[in-house]
Amino acid sequence: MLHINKIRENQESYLALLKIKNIDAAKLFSSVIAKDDERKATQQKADELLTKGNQLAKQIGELYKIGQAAEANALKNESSTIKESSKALQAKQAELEKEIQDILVQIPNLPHPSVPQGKSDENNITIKEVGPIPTLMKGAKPHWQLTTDYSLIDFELGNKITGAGFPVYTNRGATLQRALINYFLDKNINAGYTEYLPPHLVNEASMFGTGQLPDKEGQMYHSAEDNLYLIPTAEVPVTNFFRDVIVKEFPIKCTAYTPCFRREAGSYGKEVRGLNRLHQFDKVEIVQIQHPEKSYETLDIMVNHVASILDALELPYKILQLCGGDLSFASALTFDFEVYSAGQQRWLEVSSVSNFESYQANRLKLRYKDENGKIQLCHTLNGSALALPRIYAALIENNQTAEGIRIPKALQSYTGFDIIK
RNA sequence: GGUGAGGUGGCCGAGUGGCUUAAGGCGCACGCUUGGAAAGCGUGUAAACGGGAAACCGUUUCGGGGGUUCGAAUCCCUUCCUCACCGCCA
Repeated sequence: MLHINKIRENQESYLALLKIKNIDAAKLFSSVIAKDDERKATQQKADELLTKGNQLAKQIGELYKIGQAAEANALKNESSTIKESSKALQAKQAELEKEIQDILVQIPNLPHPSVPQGKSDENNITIKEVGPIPTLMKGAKPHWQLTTDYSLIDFELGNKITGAGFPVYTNRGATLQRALINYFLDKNINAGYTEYLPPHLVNEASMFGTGQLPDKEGQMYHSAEDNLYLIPTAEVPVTNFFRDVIVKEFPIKCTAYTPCFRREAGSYGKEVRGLNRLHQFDKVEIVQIQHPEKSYETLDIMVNHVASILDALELPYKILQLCGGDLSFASALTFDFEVYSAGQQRWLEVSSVSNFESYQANRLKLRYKDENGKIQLCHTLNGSALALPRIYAALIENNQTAEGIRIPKALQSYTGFDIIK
């Protein structure tokens, strides 16, 4: 959420930046500022009345104390009238605040000035490409075939007990999954992140804090009876640890493995085949809370960290800078990672590393005290390091040989085997 | 699920309608003291919004919401959460 006062001060430049995201916010800005003007005027009137009311109450108390009940009673009427009108004003103020809030949550974060204009993912810019693209043997298969042939994943069994998009990992397939989770966590811990294992259900306030509510209501699984939501990413519980917190030291670095639950309403076709898109999947997330002056430096460090994991796994990948049109609502700058999955000859998104600047922090009330003792908003960043299913798909597709599926060196101590036959 | 006790500034904790502008303690910061430190003494120590160049002032906030009252941390209703014991259970 953008801050209303910042919008006031920087209207023109903000409008120009939002154009990069293909958003024309001129009307929203003018209406939100008008409402805010009204809010201020209302508050001033209400405050005046309340001051008077407080003074009267005090006077009445003092009159009673010295036994002048008649004089005290005479003041009660006035006090009651003031009470009524101040209540009305406070109600109006609350209503205006809600209206302002409702507008502000509709305005996306400003993109970083370096973000290229663009309509869709076709306009993203490839920053780096790391090869080589593997040449597979004749008759190479996509992962959904391999997982069946080698008994790694039972999609049918998942269909039976839950439904499509809920695979059951079996035997060495399950071991490989577990190995990847541990490998990613260890990599992150070695890079200075603190590991957390958070709850997988969160309350409504947390979903508001990171912005899943109100706009993505339909994308999440919801337990109505307890009003709890299944998390779509570890970002939600972990970032919300710091809701309403005034942090003392930077940076804060967290990593967490969680399953992620997404309804993915409206997805279909080859996009969802096999492991490409699931309703439940595993992911290891990294989150940082940083001082505003250091957040872009940190973003680079996080991008390099994710790249180093892919290097170690010997996967071909490319790093993309998202254009305005593809940038998420809350993000100012995002780098996506895609790995090449040779069996289906496709690039698959496996990580998205973003700087949200103060956008989430404003919602979360996540702040620090600057050198002058003034309260300021922190910057938040997060990224996947990494999302499992597509890494899994690329790993087994790219490493398939006539003898079996080879496990990259870095993972062997985690799996306990170097080939799946 | 049942019964009971609670939720008060960063923390502990007092507070049964006006003397609370939330006591007292701990912690933290600054100062005095000291060769230096500790102790001691003193001062200060929340956030949001509004007004103001600033100093500062006003309003709101004692889990959340609503009510009674001229006046609520305190009384009433409601809701959430925590703890203890019991029941069930990995």
